[in-house]
Amino acid sequence: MRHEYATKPREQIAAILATERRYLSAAEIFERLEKAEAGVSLSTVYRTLERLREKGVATSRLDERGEATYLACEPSHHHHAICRVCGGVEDVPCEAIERFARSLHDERGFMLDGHTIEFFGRCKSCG
Amino acid sequence: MRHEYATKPREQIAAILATERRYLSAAEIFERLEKAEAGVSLSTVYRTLERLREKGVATSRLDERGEATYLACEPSHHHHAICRVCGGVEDVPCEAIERFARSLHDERGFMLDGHTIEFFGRCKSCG
DNA sequence: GCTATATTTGCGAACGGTTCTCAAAATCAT
DNA sequence: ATGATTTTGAGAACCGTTCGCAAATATAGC
Ligand SMILES: [Zn+2]
Ligand SMILES: [Zn+2]
Ligand SMILES: [Zn+2]
Ligand SMILES: [Zn+2]
Repeated sequence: MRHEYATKPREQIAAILATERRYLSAAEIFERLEKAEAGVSLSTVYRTLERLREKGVATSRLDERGEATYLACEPSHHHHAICRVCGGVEDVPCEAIERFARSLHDERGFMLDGHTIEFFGRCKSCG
Repeated sequence: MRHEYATKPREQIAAILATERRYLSAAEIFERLEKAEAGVSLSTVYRTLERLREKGVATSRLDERGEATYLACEPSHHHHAICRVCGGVEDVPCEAIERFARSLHDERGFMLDGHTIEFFGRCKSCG
């Protein structure tokens, strides 16, 4: 029988992710667990993050240095505006891009089936 | 005195990049140099690629695995459509995004100062 | 050409994030 | 509680990238 065990490490990692509206690296999450003396290993952090991503509960992105970072995020198609100051992430609907995408095919014969977009700047509170 | 030396390794690496309209990793470029028995080291490949990027002659992107890849590319602002089959890259002007960007500020107070976009699909010849 | 000086190179070691291995620990059904 | 199954922690292994440094190369001046 194939079962999923509900464990303390998984709860703790999911909880950290759920309370942050920013992308966090495995190392950052591990640090917080250490401060809380949770006794959770870095390996488990990696495994759990990957698991959350597969379940569609989180997204990941690579930061400038190529380090993987994770964010609790709905699976519906949308994009992110990331604040350069506080790191805060805002969801942004797709709309316009879809239309733009269509013209790619009409004008160049490029059959679009996916895209990634990220916006950068300063959020409302960071001016 | 600060000078730039024109060397064979640099010419060879720039030449490989110039003839490929796809993103190439340092390892791929190194392989080609090995086949040509150019006797160029991997370190030099890394250093030269970084140098070309700084000069604005090439762009880089991280592939799915986080590996850095490079493409000879004009510095003017535009985006890329990448073919999932052949890896070919087509330049795509920005246009619509700029307009969309403006609404981000008007509607949410997000002060946009940059964005990254990548399109994926199949190019004209890959159907 | 040759020499002197500054730059670049190759090699190998070091680095950092991620993945893997595997025995011990935790979870769950009975 | 017992046993089958899943998960975990610790550390080694992995892999792309960066570094350190002596040897090689490119340029400027002669
Ligand atoms: Zn989101
Ligand atoms: Zn902010
Ligand atoms: Zn381009
Ligand atoms: Zn193609």
